[in-house]
Amino acid sequence: MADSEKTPGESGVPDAPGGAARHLRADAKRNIDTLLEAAKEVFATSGVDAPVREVAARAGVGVGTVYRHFPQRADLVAAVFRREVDACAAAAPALAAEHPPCEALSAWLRRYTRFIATKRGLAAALHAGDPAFEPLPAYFQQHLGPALESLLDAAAAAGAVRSDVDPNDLLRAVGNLCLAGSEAGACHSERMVDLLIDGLRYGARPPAAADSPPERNDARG
Amino acid sequence: MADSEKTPGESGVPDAPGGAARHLRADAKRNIDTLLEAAKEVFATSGVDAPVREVAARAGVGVGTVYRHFPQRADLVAAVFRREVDACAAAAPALAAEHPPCEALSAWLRRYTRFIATKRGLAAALHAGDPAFEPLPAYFQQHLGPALESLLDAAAAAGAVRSDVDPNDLLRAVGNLCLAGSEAGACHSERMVDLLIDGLRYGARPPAAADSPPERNDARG
DNA sequence: GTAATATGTGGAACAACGTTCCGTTTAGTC
DNA sequence: GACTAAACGGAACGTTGTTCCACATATTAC
Repeated sequence: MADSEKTPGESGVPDAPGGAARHLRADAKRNIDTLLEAAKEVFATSGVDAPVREVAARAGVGVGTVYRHFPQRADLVAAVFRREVDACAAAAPALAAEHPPCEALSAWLRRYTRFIATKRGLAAALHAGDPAFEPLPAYFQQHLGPALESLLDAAAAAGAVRSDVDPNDLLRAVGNLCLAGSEAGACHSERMVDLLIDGLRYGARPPAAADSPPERNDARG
Repeated sequence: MADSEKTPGESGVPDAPGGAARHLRADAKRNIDTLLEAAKEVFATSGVDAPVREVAARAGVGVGTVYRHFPQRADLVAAVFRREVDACAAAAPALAAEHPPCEALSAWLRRYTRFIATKRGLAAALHAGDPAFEPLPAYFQQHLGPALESLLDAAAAAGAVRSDVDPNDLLRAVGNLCLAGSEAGACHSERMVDLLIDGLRYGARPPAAADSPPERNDARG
């Protein structure tokens, strides 16, 4: 097997084989950025099946430019997805710095909800078997899992939420809540997620006291 | 809501509004049949995304003929699906008449497995949100559920299999087995389904003895 | 600054697809 | 056999993903 295979880098940028990435011209870098931003908006509006031309038009570039940076349609979709995952993961430390642990956690979960909600058609695309989408679920879990874990740990340490929740389980649960009932509208998803967040609060144990049973009377928020 | 909505009939035939179906010309009836058969083969070979032209060519008709009977591509797919569900359901009584209960059951499950295995891409299509596909899951369950139930009941009455299995659960389980690991090849699916069938046999209770505890040493399938 | 050149760009052009259209053929009826 | 409504075939349309290449531009060397 020749390893000349395409190995898309971490973020949205197409490829950076090895360490020394081939120098991208400044305008190219700018265009890639514009394209990803445009694609994100278009996909959110018209679903991930939106035509490439529409993305190109919104970005103000020709289709040739799109295909220069993203050899296949699916590469563009995957790049947008990765970039949004990165942005969502990056929001975690920022929120943690600005808010108390429990607020940071719930704010992040709401942000994550919004992210999932703009992914109309992506679930179907993922299951369609396109090889370009195959590594996405792992990317998802590897980046979002730790981000959520840090928030969960902090909130649990502060005694604001229970401490027996696996971050990846929670990610998946929220994801399913938002995608499964996509017909019922976004507000339904949000309400369900709020419910889930309240569930986290239930059975929280106070910060210092280590082994006294938690104050689980009938906490309901 | 105007009920002039298209209400595709039971089997593969496009529509028969009300009771008196408009008389189809003999050649039309023949072509519909040929088309469904051709589409079944093409979809099995190239997946449900196969082009309409390919189906038309295989049936030896023009595309115009396809679209006369199936106004949309999805209608053709749905019709093929329903027809195969019907055929699969119809196989149950036939198998029950020719084989002892347990053999009939396992033979039918294998036939069902084959049916699922030829549905490459259909799972994705179902989740893609096309309105023409929306009623399919219900059709599936309503027709296949009772068919399997009768076989299960007969086999359980004969003491060949356990009696605590819900037919719809079993349908879904086999379906997931075959669709989820579609990359691993068909033989893997068949082996897993065989395992499932053996699981049914385990813990069967002899026909007459009504209330002696079943021979459930350490029931685990 | 200017020239040289690799790099990037735009959009016409291609192929494949779903779908529509309409001139022609054919089954049903008298 | 003649008539008519139904059905047929396939060319043609609009939309898509993708390729191609003449042209433009950033970068480098001088």
